[in-house]
Amino acid sequence: MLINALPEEKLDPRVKRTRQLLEEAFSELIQEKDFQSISIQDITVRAGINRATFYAHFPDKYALLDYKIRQDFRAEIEKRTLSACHFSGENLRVLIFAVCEFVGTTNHQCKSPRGKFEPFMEAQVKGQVKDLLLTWLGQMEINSRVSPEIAATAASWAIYGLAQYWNWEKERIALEEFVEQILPLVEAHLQLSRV
Amino acid sequence: MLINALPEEKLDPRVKRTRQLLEEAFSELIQEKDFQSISIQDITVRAGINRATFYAHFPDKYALLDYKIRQDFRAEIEKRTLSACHFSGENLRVLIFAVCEFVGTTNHQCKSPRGKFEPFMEAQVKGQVKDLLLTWLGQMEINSRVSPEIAATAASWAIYGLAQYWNWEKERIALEEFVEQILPLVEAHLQLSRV
DNA sequence: GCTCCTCTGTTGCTTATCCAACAAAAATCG
DNA sequence: CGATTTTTGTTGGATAAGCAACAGAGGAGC
Repeated sequence: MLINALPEEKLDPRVKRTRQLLEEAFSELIQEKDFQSISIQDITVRAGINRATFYAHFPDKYALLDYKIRQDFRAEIEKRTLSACHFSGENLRVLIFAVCEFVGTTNHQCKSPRGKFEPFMEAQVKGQVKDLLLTWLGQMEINSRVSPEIAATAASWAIYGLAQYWNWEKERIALEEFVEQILPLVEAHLQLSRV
Repeated sequence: MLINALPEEKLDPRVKRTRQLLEEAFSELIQEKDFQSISIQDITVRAGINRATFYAHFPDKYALLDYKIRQDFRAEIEKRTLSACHFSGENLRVLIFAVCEFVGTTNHQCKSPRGKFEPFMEAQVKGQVKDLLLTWLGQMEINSRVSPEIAATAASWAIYGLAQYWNWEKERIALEEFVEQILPLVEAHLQLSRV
């Protein structure tokens, strides 16, 4: 049994079930106590899954955290139907909005100190944002001095960084306003790789 | 893999999971459509369980219906902490109350015509009521002309019959009042087997 | 009557999960 | 610090669940 990350579709029903149960149990626990103090036993007992089975899916609890964040962010993207979209200023705005809110709520509903799992969130979110942007750019005529890779990388880092910045602020301006401000900035990254 | 009915406790987690999923799926379906028109495929697809696995647990959908009713009525008894009780007028009243309500709500939340699965409910409920009464009687000093078996049988039939009668009435009196009326009747059955 | 289709049980084989046991790492306590 | 307990990964063998295929029963429509 492998941990094949991306194609979550045609999967053995047992595998789907097991992962979902583990994820749900983990979700509950992460809201109750600090991430560090959650043992693998805690998770498997609550999920009703054998401990050995856990290791058949994830090497450790960090991998499960990673998996969960990926799933959550994916769901967020799906919910806003961004994955099936094309590039546009409006869609970009929605994307930035989604990232800001995701970082905020995820940070908020976890009992752990921020520094402990923000790195995981950062990696996942940046990665997926970059992939999404690449898809968008790939659908367009490209003729530029900057490769899509470079542009998407820069934009994804910028978006995440700004989302984190906004969420850390003590006195935050309205999210709508904030996004309005940074939208042209991010757009510039991408425009450079367009015709 | 066997269908060992009674000891639901120390059971393979996989078995517990599978049965619960089947039961949940069946619960949903029974509220949506007629029992006859529910196929085993419907159930297994909704539950995310392989069809062959169904047959490893139940010979047919009637057995699942039976199982579900048993589980539900058990839960009802547990909820009212009757299973851990002794015989008393008050507990008997609660038991009759429970049967009346159970018959009513179960009949109500199923789309099927009454005649189709009431026999199943009847068998299950009467059986469990009888078992419970036997337990109660067994805890007491017995010295009578009537064996506990006979007394419990009579009482369980009477209770179920009256519960059904009450639920079929067009103009029903308050359940409390009804139970009050029949309590002495049922009690008489049981008293005959006591000291 | 006939065909077409769905549902039903059942089968052999594959795969995922369970379980008990283990040694080693890590945490806890005095 | 050492001693005890918990947690961690890992293993081999047992068992449940998945899957594809099958023949047969029943229904719908022609």
